[in-house]
Amino acid sequence: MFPFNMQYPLEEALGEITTLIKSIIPDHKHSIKLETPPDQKMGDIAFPCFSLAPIYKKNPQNIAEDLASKVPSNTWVDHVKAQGGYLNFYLNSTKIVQTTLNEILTRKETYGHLELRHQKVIIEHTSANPNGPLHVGRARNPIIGDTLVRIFRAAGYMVDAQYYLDDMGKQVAILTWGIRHISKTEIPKPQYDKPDHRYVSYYQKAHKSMQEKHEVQNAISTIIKQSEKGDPATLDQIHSAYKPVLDGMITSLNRININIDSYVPESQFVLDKSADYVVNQLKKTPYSHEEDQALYLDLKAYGIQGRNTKFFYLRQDGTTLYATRDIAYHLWKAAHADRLINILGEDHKLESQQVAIALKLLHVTIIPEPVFYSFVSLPGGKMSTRRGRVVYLDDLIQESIARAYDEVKKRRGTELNETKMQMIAEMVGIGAIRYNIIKVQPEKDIVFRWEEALNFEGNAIPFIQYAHARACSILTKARIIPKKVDAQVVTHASEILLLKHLARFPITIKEACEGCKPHSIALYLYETASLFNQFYRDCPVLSVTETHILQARIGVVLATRIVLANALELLGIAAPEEM
RNA sequence: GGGCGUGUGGCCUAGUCCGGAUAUGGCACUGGCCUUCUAAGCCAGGGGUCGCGGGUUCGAAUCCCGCCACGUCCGCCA
Repeated sequence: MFPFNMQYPLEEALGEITTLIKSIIPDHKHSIKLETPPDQKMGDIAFPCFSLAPIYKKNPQNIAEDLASKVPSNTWVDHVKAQGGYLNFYLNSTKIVQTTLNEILTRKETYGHLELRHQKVIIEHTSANPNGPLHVGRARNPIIGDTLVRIFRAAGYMVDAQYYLDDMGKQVAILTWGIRHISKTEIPKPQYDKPDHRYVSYYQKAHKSMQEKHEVQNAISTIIKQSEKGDPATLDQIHSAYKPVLDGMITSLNRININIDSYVPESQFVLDKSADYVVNQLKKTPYSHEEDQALYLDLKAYGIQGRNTKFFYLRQDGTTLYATRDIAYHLWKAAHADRLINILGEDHKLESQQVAIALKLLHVTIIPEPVFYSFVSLPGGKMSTRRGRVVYLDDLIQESIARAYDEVKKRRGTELNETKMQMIAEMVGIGAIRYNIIKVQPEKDIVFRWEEALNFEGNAIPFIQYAHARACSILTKARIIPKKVDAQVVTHASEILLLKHLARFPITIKEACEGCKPHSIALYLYETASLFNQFYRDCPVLSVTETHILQARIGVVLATRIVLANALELLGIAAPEEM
């Protein structure tokens, strides 16, 4: 699709500057580190000279001045300036504007995407127990996961989004018992007419009975034991119990534009004996020990500290544990991909570490790279499904769309018809949910507050979608879309600032992918929308009479619209043409 | 008790990996801008011991050590 040595303009410019610096300080051993100056007036790219000072026994400013006089002529740099110990490069604006506009207008929806890598990555996310509806705490997982799926695809990887389905644990066993033993008449009418909401009451009631009655507890234990032995009839019962619940959860995920490619049931690794294989292999390692016929790995040597250096992988009764099966799952994943990413709650940190060590002991080289996110709590404390202290994802979806609808009606009620207002409300409401979650880095813990989750002001999704709609409005009215744009007439400071920012999009994708930092896309989007609004204020488009300036400005608007749409796509958020 | 993570104006947040120029932006607050491409917009203003204390460095929000607060984990649970 792209030429092999494809490079975006800004990368090319950075490459040239690195070469230039190397040519004027040939004995510089370290890699050339370039920075972005804090102010546009100080140039586009900066090279700090402080580390050279002890080598040349001169002060940094003198070195910068000296280097400035030696920079040879080249294609990207307009001029250089020595300032405060930095050698600052000012790029040729026309060139960066021209090449960036050309790239965007040619590549359109693939602008920003990186070269194909022919590498497969499995991103495991969500993997929630299918025993009831998703709540907003868990919703952080699919949103981070799906955004990373989109970012990795844009970065050139082949991605398989996987959901690891726990079909043999306590939770689904309780659900299964409940559905088979509790009468429909005992179940209250659910808040939403969805199977996950309908069936969660069976789980809740069964959980209560289990705590009250020994025979219920025994019955549930039997289900667990049978499933761990791979008993087909039991697994079948469990499957028919959780399947509708899972379908309900998937409906909610689809509603917020999340799609999972494969569902991998945990039982698979018991049935195909790979969990047994894991046990047999671990048994042979020098770290394996026995305690009352149960087996564990002693992880002291691997830096695991505290009371728990024993990592049990086989029970006294010879059955495997969740973690053992998880190791088998990762063995399987490692055989099917070049890289593995796992989106996990911070409570899985220890288990993740234990699995990674076990995989190394089994000589697996493709070790999962975990992305941990912190918990979402409510102002009064933790969320708890059983105590009813939860906000469901479905609650959030409903509220968000309703609130968005009120806003559209308030602003455009007299101009737009009902269908259109509902479509816009859907796009804004869903976008708000995804944006407000993804814009903060995963490791910060979140206290859920409605006013923040439904934030529609300032750094929020309507601001960005509105910028996109504004661009669309101009483009619709302009009617003619120029094929070629003359960058010579793109001279206003706001235009140049905007274009230089659009040039950064590919680098932003690259960095977001390399660091698994989905929130940086949200930040980039906000800055793009903000710069577009400044352009909108300073540079009228449709009223321009000179044809080539008119065409150039339409080109700038179109390019911005494309980048906004592409970045929104990375976040799984709709780009409305009108709002 | 131990491990891991987080701590940035009243509230939320970027920057922390890889140390650099007056610490990013939003909410709220004060004032201004709609006969001109959608004001879900723009402009200006006030507001900061970057949790605390040491250290390394020409230079620390960023690195090192100690402490404090919050989250999370430390089951033959998942």
